[in-house]
Amino acid sequence: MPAKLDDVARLAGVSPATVSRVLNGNYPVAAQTRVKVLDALRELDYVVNGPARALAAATSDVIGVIVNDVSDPFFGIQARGLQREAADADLLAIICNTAGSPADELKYLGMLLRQRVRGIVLTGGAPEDPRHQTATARLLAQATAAGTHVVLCGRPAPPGVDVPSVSFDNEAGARALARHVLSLGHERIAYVAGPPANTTTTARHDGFRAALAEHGLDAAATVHGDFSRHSGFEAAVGLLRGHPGVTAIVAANDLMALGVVAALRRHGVDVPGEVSVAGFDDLPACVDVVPALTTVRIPFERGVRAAGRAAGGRDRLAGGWIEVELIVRDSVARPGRGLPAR
Amino acid sequence: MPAKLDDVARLAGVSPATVSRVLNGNYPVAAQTRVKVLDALRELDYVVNGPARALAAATSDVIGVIVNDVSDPFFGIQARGLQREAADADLLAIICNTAGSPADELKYLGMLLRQRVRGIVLTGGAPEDPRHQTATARLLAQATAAGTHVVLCGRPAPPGVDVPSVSFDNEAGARALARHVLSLGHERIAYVAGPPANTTTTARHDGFRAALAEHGLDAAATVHGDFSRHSGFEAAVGLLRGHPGVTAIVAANDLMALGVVAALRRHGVDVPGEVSVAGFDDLPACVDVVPALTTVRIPFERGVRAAGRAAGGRDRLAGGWIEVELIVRDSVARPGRGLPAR
DNA sequence: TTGTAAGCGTTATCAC
DNA sequence: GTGATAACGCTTACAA
Repeated sequence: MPAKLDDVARLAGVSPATVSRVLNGNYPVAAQTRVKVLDALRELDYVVNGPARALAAATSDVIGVIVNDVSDPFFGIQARGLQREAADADLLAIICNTAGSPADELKYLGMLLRQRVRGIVLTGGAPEDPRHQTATARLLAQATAAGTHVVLCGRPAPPGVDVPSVSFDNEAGARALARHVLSLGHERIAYVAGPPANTTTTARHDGFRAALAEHGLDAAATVHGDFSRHSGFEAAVGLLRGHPGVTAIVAANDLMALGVVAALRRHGVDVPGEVSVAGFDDLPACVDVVPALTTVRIPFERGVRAAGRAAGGRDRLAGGWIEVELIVRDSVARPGRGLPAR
Repeated sequence: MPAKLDDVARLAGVSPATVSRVLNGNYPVAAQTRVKVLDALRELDYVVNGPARALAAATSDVIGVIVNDVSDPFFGIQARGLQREAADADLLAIICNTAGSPADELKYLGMLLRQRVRGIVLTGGAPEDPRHQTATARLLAQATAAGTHVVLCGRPAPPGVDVPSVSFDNEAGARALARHVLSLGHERIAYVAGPPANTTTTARHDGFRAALAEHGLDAAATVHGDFSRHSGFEAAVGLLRGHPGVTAIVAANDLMALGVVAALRRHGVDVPGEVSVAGFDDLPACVDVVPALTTVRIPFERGVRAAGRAAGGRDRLAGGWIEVELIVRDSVARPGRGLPAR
């Protein structure tokens, strides 16, 4: 239905090739023919057919971004940065939400492959299941073999695949955070971990445990959530009815920490007077809570932009580490009376 | 580089047409040839070439979503719902952030048009500039003429274009909220509006003013933000140095309300003891703030899903209104001492 | 500087 | 059931 190159060519009295050339500006065109063509283009409201161009030129104007959940600010912010960087290169960004499902991750990788996207940014912690890893590795290898620029953001490359990765130092961050909590004198500390078998979960958990081990301590309790606010709430409810005396709860991310704070408040436990709470990520919401959340910031602005450029094929990306930063606010204080006996 | 239909056909000893048929399952194929083909497909790690298919079949596997900012939970949640609905139909979702810029909106519409996406969901308030409206109208008309399913979400259709629209009753919500504030006895109420010349801004502002008018009142002050937290903060700072005695601040959305609360807290003004604050949208963060934010909820779950299905071409959407709901929490109380004289 | 024509990898219409 | 063979709308040598 819409006008095509031939229509424009006919109206302008030139060949389709010429129209293509003024469109792409990659070949010299006489000034006067150019204006004729331009007029015809406008006259017909011509819009390039992307798929046709992609097929002929073997290159697409789209990059793919895979995240856990765009509505989680942690990923939403990354998605926005990636999309913006894509737009700067006149590319569009397909965004996929896996909701943490390894199967969805593979499914979306496949869908992006068949769109022949120019690049793929895979964000968030990776499932640790070896079968999933090899499956991912295969797809990523296939992608790079096809000339797709693959970039990892916040996860290590699966063994055997050589793709650049922007990594966050989760372990160091968790260690710094735990040390901060310990330095205030806490000894009975509970940990709300992320979903099992996930690289981010493991890195943060390891850092936490390492810090405790330095003091000859172990977690007073460990419970797994799924990084959602709701799961943090549930986790805290669980701790409330089984772990009296816990004076601090460290969550693997801010969303869960927010859930913890809400649960404690609901049960009349004062934060940080009775129990201290800490998170990870430094979401914008951290400063709006009372008490403001002590957490770890991942300044990924620059890294995300570099990832976006690399996915668009504008830069080679060597990959690298993003150092994280302990953010001390008000939700962690000296040990209080701890979780009440129920 | 990747295997194509011909390669598979050759390996399976059949014609490309047959391979295409087993791939699409839209024509009968003998059981045994089917398995030969399936084997060959697997053997070669075949992946359909999306652009080629889109060109030949004149239909794409992608929908486009235009939002203000995915990292704003209000849009992030909508984006997630739309993407999810797309995925259910085996479609991918391109997500575009306009950051409220009308020019970007047009730019992205154009880019989506040339991708020949199957559908487009345009979310958020629309710029009221007539020139922009006619420009939008043209593009939307072009899209529907090309068979693209256009759906509006949270904005009215520009004059002259007949596309379904899922609308939120912003005006009624704002009126209900303002009435609630008034009912507690407030008389000096400031309003933090959204960006000028935007349909959402206008609808909410109108509702607010209508309620005040019912009491023969007018806003004690009106200042415009851009729906961001930061702009809310700035707005409150402005009010603090020029409008003593204001006992309530109503913001056009939650993000700005959060900024207002933060600014008041920073200046030692107690909420709601001295000044009441209200928002709009009912973001998840509303319950984490202290005091929990009184606001208006837009239960758009269902509407967003319907919009997603319509964009994917699975349903015709008649369009309709989503009723909003006043959510009374703790940030609005009886009038206190008001903003201090500086 | 411009035109001709051969692809690009599918789908779809015919025949067989 | 299956195989040729045109499209689909564009890019890009290759000629002119």
